[in-house]
Amino acid sequence: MDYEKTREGILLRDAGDFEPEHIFECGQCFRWYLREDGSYKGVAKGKSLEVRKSKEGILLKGTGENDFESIWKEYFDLDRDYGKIKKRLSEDEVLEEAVKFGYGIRILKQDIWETLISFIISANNRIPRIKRTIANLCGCFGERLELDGEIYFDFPTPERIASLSEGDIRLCGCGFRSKYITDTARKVVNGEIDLYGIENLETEEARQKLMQFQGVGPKVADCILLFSMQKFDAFPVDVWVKRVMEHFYLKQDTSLRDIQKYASEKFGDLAGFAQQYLFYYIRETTGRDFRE
DNA sequence: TCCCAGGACTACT
DNA sequence: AGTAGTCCTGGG
Repeated sequence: MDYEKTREGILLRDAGDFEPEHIFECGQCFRWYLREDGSYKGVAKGKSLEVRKSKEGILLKGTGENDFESIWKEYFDLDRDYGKIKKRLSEDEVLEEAVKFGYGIRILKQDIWETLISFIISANNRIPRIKRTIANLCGCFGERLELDGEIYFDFPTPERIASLSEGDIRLCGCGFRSKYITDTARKVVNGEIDLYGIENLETEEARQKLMQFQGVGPKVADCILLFSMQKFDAFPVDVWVKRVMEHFYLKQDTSLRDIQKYASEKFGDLAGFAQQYLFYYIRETTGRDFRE
């Protein structure tokens, strides 16, 4: 993707496949917030950033060329041609509609540890509370950072979480997931599971490895594979995706496992992209939870 | 008051 | 192998 350095940050000029609202509201991330003026602000990889639309394109405000090259380019998956992906998916008429609706979606490459904990928290939970809980964890236990006089907090490290009690975690609103979080941190810190090595495994093997963490089942594992490891053949099936798949394709009540199997056969190496377009489509058109 | 939510775990057949 | 019951929390 073409970009240019400006006084304010980095400007993405040809940004047809980059729509901040689609990217940040399609269910893959929890630390980006819509502001009054329509821009988004978030923290990732220990840096804060503002993403703003303008006449000329997408402005990544608050970053220079170095951070752009080393962090944001990969984070926003900017080297991938989403036009090509959308074209292939649009051969299916349901997806043609979903892609038209969520035309600016991109799948982020987020930090693996942060994604692991975030989606453990997502189990049987609502998005506003997931966001609040994660914000609590960061505010209480994340490193305090400062940029241009603004204070923000990084996601807490595995070491920090491992040093806490289940009760400390619970105070942030993690509920019954608290023990999963402390246990997960412990397994990462003591080397029982090589978290960052999982990325190098083939998808199915990586999925099995992730499910060795307590609180990580098939759906959460697929979210981690897709949103932090670029395993695009992963297809997370939550209640929304179940609804949309049954409605448009299967025409009957189907188990989560069978839905995933159906999707990976139908969409193959693009399953993860298909999931995002479908999820965003069904949620925004039939039942988005606006309570923040 | 009761109900349920972007699932996973446990305890059963 | 497949499936109910249960789980923190808080907004409707």
